[in-house]
Amino acid sequence: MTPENLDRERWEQAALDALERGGLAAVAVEPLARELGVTKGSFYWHFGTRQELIAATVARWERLHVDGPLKAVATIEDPRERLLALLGKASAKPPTIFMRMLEASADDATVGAAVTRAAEQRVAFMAKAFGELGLSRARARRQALLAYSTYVGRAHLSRDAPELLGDAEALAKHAAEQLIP
Amino acid sequence: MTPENLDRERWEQAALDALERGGLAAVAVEPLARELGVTKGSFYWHFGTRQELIAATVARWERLHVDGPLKAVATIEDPRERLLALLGKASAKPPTIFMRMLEASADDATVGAAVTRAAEQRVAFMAKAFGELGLSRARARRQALLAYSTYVGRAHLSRDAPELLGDAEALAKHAAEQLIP
DNA sequence: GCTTGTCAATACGGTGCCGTATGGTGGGGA
DNA sequence: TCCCCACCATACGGCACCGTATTGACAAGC
Repeated sequence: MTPENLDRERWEQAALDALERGGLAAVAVEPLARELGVTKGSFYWHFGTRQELIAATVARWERLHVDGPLKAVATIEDPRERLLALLGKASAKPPTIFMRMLEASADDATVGAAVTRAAEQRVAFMAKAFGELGLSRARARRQALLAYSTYVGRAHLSRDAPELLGDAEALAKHAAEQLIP
Repeated sequence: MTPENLDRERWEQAALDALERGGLAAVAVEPLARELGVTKGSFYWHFGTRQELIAATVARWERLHVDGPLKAVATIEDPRERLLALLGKASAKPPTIFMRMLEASADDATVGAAVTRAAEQRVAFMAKAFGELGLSRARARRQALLAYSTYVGRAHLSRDAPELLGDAEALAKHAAEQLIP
């Protein structure tokens, strides 16, 4: 079980880093090859095409940045604390990779599907918590959609207008007070 | 004063349409030339470089989609109605061009500056309205940031997860109830 | 020691875009 | 009438990327 394909792993991790730095356009074969100190010959052995690398990168993002965090906070039993923990992650470290995913969402079907899934999972997660707090099914869903909207908006502001945003944590607290019953 | 440069105008409008359809990458000289039924020879007579077209497109967007709407609703004296009118625009017609601007914000300085200005103007506009509703200066600012965040988030959802969003207007109403005192 | 399989380098053709250089054309003023 | 100039076409070189084809290095196992 030693990493039989550790080099493929290197490509995938480099691709995820490139995505964060330069967007999906930076997930390109030749630039990554230069960065890794190899040539395309390596790439096209491990992968069939660039789209395959993109798919792997997207899957990696979903594992590390969607499923992971959700699973992590799921252990908190108190729904209020659970929501606070989740919303707090947004202000702690601005989700730059997520912004990159949003950027590519409309132009790449693989990315688009992943972004949609992420939204569904996160909203469902929060809706469940709001339900545990006593809200009706429909109201919990709306509240979750609203909370998720603030998450996305805050991610945008922290990247494109940080001085305007000011203290992200303070705003997150302010938002939580208004959104969590 | 007849449009001495009506053809340049055509280029700019085509560029804005292309931005909406395909993002900033679609604001490209040769594709637009094909679409307009001319050649690059035309373009490089009216413009010096592609960046110049991008700058013109961004300026056009700011006029038509930022300053315009703000100026339009500014005539409403009741601050509550003013806020409702502004937030309502988001759900009526999902702001697809704005999403395209967000996409390019991190990679193009011109777009980035415009997006930042748009955020500042809109937040300032709403903060003023919240102030008129009796909120303190700091609280009004936070509330405006929160409201703008929901705007951005809803724009994202309406594009990337419309079925999840459901009725955008209903959510906008729900949001307004919670955010407007 | 020779084959076989894994991995990567080299070299090539193809595509789509930017920007330049230069040549045409048609209509309005002298 | 002729010329000029705004306006556009043609044609070119350059760049950055994708994907393929071919060859090479190196280790394991028989």
